[in-house]
Amino acid sequence: MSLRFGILGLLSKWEASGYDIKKEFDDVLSVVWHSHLSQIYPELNKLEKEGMIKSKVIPQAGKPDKKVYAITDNGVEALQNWLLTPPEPPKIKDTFLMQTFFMDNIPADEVLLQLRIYKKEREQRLSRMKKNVLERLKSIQERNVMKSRILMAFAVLRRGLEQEKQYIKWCEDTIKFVESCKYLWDKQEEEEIDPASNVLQNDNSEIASFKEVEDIFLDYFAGLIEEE
Amino acid sequence: MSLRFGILGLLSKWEASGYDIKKEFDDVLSVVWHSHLSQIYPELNKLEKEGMIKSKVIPQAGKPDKKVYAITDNGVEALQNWLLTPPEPPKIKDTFLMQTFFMDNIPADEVLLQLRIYKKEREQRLSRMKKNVLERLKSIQERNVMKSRILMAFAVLRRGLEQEKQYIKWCEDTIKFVESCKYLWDKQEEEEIDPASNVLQNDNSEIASFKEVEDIFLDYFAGLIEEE
DNA sequence: TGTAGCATGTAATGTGTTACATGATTCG
DNA sequence: CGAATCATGTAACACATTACATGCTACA
Repeated sequence: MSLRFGILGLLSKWEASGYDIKKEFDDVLSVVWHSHLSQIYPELNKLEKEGMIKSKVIPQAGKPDKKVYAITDNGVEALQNWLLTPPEPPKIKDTFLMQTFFMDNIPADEVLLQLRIYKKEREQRLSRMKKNVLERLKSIQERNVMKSRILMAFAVLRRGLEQEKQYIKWCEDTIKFVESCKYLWDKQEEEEIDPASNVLQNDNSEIASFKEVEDIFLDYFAGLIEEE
Repeated sequence: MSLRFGILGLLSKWEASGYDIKKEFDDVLSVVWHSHLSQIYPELNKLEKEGMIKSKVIPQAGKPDKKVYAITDNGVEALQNWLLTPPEPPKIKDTFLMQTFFMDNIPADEVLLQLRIYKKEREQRLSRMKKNVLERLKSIQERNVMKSRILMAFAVLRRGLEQEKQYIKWCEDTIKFVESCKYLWDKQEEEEIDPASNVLQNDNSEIASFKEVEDIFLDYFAGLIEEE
């Protein structure tokens, strides 16, 4: 349901073709949304049938014809209504976090490897974003213009940068955390199997481990729980 | 593709019914993933056909029968392979951030209202999460046990808490940012319409605005760009 | 000469959501 | 007495992804 409004939003800024819209989704809006051309084209046709946008075909030299869309008054109205509607709570789907949740099923060294690989990927994402933001920042400083449009775009970009930075930080902290608790991966599942026969073993090794880990644990959580 | 592994992951911890799995998704895993019963039940049947899990029906007094699933060796193997596979880059879909991106299309006061409403919703989410985490923390402290399983679960919970906190912080900063640049919403679109006829107006009001906003702008971005 | 970019689409498949269907028990 | 919880599912629909189809230009 949001894709159509993403398209309307972009067309509220400039006239564009499906191809242009796709590029914009991949570029600035990659922090926020993503879509495929095969979804954009049918949506554009639908929006045109509904009178939200109108198109004109522009022939180009040495390139295929371009179908350029412009938003209509109906389209602007629909967009504004959507902007005044609070969104339903976000439906997070973070594959890596889900994997992390279940990583007690693989050896600690593999856990550390996966965390390091993922961290690197996020770092690359961040540096690409940074480059992009700096270019945009330079361009507006040269043009010497400031508008609400630019303001909101940068607010979103800032959120994107923050998110990447904090995810990377989390990876780092979690790597350290796993490193210092590595030994927990080796000794598996004593208590559940036969609680009676290994009370002593539990009372020694398990509690010892717990005391050892407690500090690390509380340190890892520092600043997240105490204040309320 | 990840739902099946979420189910396998949960069944690697304990035996559970579709209904139990759904509750777990809504509870701890809500930070990470979400799913509907009407998607879980068919997936369970599919996984059983593929030999990843096996079921037994447990009759209950005063309650409907329960179909409890347990993971098989094949299931564990599939889960471990998935855990060793780095995920494709996350496909973010943040409706509110997309709305924010286009909010130059509504009055500044409405922008502020939407930001405040959304901030409040996130604050409620955070306090629910905090309550949940504190309960879990208390329970493991009482049980005096520490395992890799618990460790990874808490790592994920920490990420969830962090994310909420930072989103709320972003809302606050952006509210202040918009408040101090409010006047930008009133004067609209001079340059594009007729660049020739209003050069003077541009060179006065627009540049003046720019100088005024520049400090606020750089302040809003402080700490995000400079280091590289 | 083949890969990437420009440009627009359809078809098939996969994933996710809402609605429908059933039925007992418990709590306010 | 109505709503919520427990419990399992199917069917219809909406949304998303991959594969297929076409064709021209620029560049290495």
